[in-house]
Amino acid sequence: MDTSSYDPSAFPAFAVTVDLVVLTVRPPALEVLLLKRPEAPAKGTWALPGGFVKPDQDLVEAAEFKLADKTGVVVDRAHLEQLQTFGSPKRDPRMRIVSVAYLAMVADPMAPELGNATWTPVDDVDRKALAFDHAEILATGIERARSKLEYTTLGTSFCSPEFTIAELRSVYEAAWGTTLDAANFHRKVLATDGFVEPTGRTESSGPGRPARTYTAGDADALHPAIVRPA
Amino acid sequence: MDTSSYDPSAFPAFAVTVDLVVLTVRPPALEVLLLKRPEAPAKGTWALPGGFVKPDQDLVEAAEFKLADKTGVVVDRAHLEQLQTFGSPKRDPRMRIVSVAYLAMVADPMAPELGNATWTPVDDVDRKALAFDHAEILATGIERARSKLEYTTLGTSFCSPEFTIAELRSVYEAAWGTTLDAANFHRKVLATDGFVEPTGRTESSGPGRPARTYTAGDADALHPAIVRPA
DNA sequence: CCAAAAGTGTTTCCTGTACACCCATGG
DNA sequence: CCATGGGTGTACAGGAAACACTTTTGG
Repeated sequence: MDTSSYDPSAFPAFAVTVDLVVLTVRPPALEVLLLKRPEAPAKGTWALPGGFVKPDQDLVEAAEFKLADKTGVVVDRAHLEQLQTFGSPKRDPRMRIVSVAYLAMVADPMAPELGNATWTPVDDVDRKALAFDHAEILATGIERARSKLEYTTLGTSFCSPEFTIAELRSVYEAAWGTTLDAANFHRKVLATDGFVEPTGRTESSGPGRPARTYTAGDADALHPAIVRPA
Repeated sequence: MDTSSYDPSAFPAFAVTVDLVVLTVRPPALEVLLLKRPEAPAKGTWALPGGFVKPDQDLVEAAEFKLADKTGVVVDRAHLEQLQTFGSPKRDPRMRIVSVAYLAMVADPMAPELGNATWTPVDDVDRKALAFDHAEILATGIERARSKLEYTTLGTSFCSPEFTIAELRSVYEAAWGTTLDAANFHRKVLATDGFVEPTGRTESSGPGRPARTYTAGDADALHPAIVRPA
């Protein structure tokens, strides 16, 4: 069998979509981007951003495109990774749709509310009210994000281009709903190669000693877990 | 738009497949199940087991079916998890195919060679010779398996129903290509809740004190990393 | 009795954690 | 000069790693 003798009707046809769990941190909460669906099915209910993959489009490309489309986030300043694929036969009433979910971590975006889009603290999301199986996708995304914070240096992708250690710490505190020892956190971050790079500058907000600022390091490097109290 | 007004031709059609990275441990090697493709495309080259998903079949079901089909492994005695989805437009010459890859961990199966299937040590696989993008899928699967061994109690899924601590240790040693301190490994496993359950029986092979046997514990529980020497 | 493998004890070292303390700024 | 947050020093506790040692079998 070669290309010319291939018969497409021999194989079942699926629609393929990407859905995005776009997370950001706006202290003290971890928040997710939700869109109000403008059309059926599930018109008017909240849903994750997403859409159909084009015939010649790579999956990541499709995800990047949707991300830029909905948030205006420049892709190289965000972390984007494949999350999981959801393909239950009954997940969409229209037809058989397989959805490849992506997880995006972005720094606090300018526009809190843009039209029918909204940032919602993940603990405030009414899971019953989400369209399709998006509650499950969201839960998977949050779990992945929390666990990745523990083992990688990805916390920096939630921060502005230039940030202080305290700002980085607030990311972890928001994501986990805990408080961390500032002193130990400081040391731990600086001791981890490739986590942050010093800028040589400082930044002051209100009283107190000005904080040195940093940029994200080069590493997706694994590191011993950032202190996570029981 | 409701179901009756839906127009399938408005959305691009994809084929969806599952591909399986089926791993086992046959000391001292971590091995993968490969099949010689019986038909075009890539006829005669080695490939991962897999196939098209049926229109009303869930993705996991499809993976379970293929696993039972190719290995005869009873599914409840194996670990099966979704790995990653591969969907580059060019990955198959015939048409646009999105493949959902699964990782299976099975205990040493009876039949080493069954027809055109073979178990191959992962370090001996000729990656250039694998069909499609299966080298990439395989690499992802191996990496995932190694990392899961480190943080979970899944090592037991590579063992026979009733096993000794030494047998479990050989799993880790095979997967990582290291040797572990038997004494410390022993303590660590027993100290982790839900890792193994004692049977009360013992087992002897050759000289030396007989070893107590255990069955797999109930937990996918995370645990501090099993000792992995630098 | 000897070799071999299972399993236990013990010491050493390192790292996480808590918390006291010093530093630098705004008001 | 005082309150506030940044940053450093330090002492203690718990766990990992190395390895000596005891136990229980087959030959």
